[in-house]
Amino acid sequence: MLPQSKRLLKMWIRLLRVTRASESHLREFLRVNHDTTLPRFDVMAALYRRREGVTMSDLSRMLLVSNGNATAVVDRLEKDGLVRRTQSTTDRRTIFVALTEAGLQQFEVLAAEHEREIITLFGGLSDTDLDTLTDILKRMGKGERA
Amino acid sequence: MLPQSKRLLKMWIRLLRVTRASESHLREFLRVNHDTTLPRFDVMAALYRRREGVTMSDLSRMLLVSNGNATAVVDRLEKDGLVRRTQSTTDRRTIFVALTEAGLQQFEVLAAEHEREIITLFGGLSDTDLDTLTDILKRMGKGERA
DNA sequence: CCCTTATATTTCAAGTTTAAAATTTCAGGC
DNA sequence: GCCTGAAATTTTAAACTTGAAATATAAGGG
Repeated sequence: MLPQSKRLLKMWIRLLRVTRASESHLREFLRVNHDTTLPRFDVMAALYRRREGVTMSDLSRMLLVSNGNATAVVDRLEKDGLVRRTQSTTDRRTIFVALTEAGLQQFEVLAAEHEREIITLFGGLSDTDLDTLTDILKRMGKGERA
Repeated sequence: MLPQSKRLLKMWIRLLRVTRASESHLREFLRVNHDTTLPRFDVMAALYRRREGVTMSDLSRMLLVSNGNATAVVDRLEKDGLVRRTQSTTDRRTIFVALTEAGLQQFEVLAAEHEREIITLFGGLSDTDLDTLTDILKRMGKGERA
């Protein structure tokens, strides 16, 4: 039996490969079928989830990306009219971002098809698999905060 | 109980978050302690694994990145003297990449500390967890090829 | 030998990503 | 009111990443 560290390493590499391959599949799907990208989709999904609007800081925290990154993607979405920025009235540093009507409509189409792609990718998992995996992932999330 | 597609979606988002947070942790570790980056580490790890040398195509396939991407990272590593390119004698299109002596030495230090970081991140998992997770990840890998 | 097709790599433009610096605003202590 | 430090956002430079186009070479059929 390999030492634990080597087994962890192998698992991590496998995890990375599955994630990267899946991301690659979704990227390709978004590009070919909807002429958009994964970062754009991620931002729109976050804004859809919090329909009332999100600050830039919250957005980058939700997506685990840097502030500057969020700024860049939101800039492009705003240029395309899919997203709107609004200044806070109580704190002039804060800016709220939200989907426009056009953004909302586009995202609802995107989300439905994205969900189908997820089934293509992971539909082979049983209910038990899902429960087990979710449980393990939850515990893996703790390690970063140690 | 949520429909399967929603449960898959939740799992996928959780998987993505764990992976991104862990990558972020490792990136920070490599930057602060070793003044290097994750893509550079990944390339060096692939070359360490196949000490005899790898073609550019093999390299991008191993890392699941585009050809152009592999070229760019190898360019930078080559400029720093950590990696060497050699033309194939039998096929003039093919180029082999390998670690230099300096690259090999640097990587062995990097790898040992990287392994410790992996323990920090995931050491909380039991042997059973690891077996279960590996098994599920193997099956998840199948979906992409459907 | 020529032509076509396929393979290996690089180049290129555009977009993504990060970390750090700069800007603006806020909040609290004095 | 003023100062200081913190917070929210943008800007910047450099690296990374992609997909497509360009280049060079190989392989096989006629």
